Amino acid sequence: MQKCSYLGLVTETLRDRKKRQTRQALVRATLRLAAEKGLDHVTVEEISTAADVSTRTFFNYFQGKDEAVASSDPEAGPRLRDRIRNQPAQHTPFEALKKALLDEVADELTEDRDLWLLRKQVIGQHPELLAKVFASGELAERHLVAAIAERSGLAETDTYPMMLTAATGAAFRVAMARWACVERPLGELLGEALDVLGAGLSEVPTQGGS
Amino acid sequence: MQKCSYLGLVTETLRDRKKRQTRQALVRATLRLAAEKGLDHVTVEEISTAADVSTRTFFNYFQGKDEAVASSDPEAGPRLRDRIRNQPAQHTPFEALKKALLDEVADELTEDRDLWLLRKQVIGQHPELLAKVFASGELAERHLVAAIAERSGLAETDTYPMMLTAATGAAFRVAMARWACVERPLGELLGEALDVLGAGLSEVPTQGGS
DNA sequence: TGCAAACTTGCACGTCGTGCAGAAATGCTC
DNA sequence: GAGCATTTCTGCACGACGTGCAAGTTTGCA
Repeated sequence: MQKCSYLGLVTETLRDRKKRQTRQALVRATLRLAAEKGLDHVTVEEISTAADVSTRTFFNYFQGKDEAVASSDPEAGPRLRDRIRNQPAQHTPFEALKKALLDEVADELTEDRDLWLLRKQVIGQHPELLAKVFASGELAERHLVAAIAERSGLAETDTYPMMLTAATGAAFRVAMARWACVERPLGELLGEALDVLGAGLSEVPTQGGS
Repeated sequence: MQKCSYLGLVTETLRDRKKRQTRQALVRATLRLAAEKGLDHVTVEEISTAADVSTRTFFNYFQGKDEAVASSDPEAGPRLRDRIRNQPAQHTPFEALKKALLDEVADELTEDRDLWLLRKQVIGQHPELLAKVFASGELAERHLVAAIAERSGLAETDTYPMMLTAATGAAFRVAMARWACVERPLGELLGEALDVLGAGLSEVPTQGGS
């Protein structure tokens, strides 16, 4: 797909840029309309009109409304994988994943703050979507499993890499669920959830975790 | 809904029994046909015909085919909650949850072995369904969160109960994903996943977890 | 400039999922 | 067991969903 590259720096063609723009326009339109009227009362036709493309094109990008709300970025998986690889070698897989995820969230939040705020609003209205988000594999679990397996010297089919990845996804879900209700920054909530996880769940945390 | 009961032992009325039968017939038909032809190539009409009810009735029980595959038992949530409550008081919340879940799975497997085998087959063909299973909240997370909160003396909105529940759901998902591929009993895989979780994910398990 | 590849669009078609209202089955009381 | 309230089933209608297909348009590249 990418033909032009130089030292890992990929030049984005006009076509690629337009695709990203269309995708983002669709996501934005979906979130805006859903936040306004509730996702169920928005038709794909409305969304497409708002984004200035045909209905058919919407379905070229997403399988349905749900997916437009959830999967904002198809490159998140590979990017996260690279973030993990770039963590210092002395970090345990868990530390590396935690750091990578927090960095990713921080960057993402400063980059597309408006989108995330809309998302927060929509999720507040439709908690069941949260689960679907991860259902469609937003975290691109395979990339993560691969990166963790690599770093831990285990196979991708071993329990540990899969479990760490899945549990991290769970932490993310918990963080977002709380984020939609509480007035606290997402990064903080995510860090807290991951800490509870890393402490092992065997013992009840004595201190807060409120 | 239940009018007749005696000392907590609920007498099931004819109506209730028929509902359960219809529900089970629909689930069974869905799984059988899906295992045979692939879920996408089965229509609700086929399923309904196979289960000997009208199409409309199918939608009285489930929102769609996915749900019929996933949510086998609406009472699993409360039942699991009670199992947790019945665990010895000296158990930590994690231990209690683990024991309760393993018991539940064991009972469920001996009870409806054929259904689970079909499920295994269908999930093997449609891994994306696995995530949707938990998306629709099969584990009835709220009941679990409540039970854990109760046992740990924390609020339902605290991080720990939510995180423990979500992580357990993740463990279950991992176990099922592996179960669909590997030739090992589900209970064993689930126990393994939970152990990895309970050990804390900070350290890579030295031994197996293969 | 011109060709190939990728993207968009409209159309058709079958399926999905729900509201509604009447028919049928069940529970309960007398 | 007769009668009434409640619950469940069913058929119908209707709008929305999601995809295959073929033609039109845009972009990449030589």
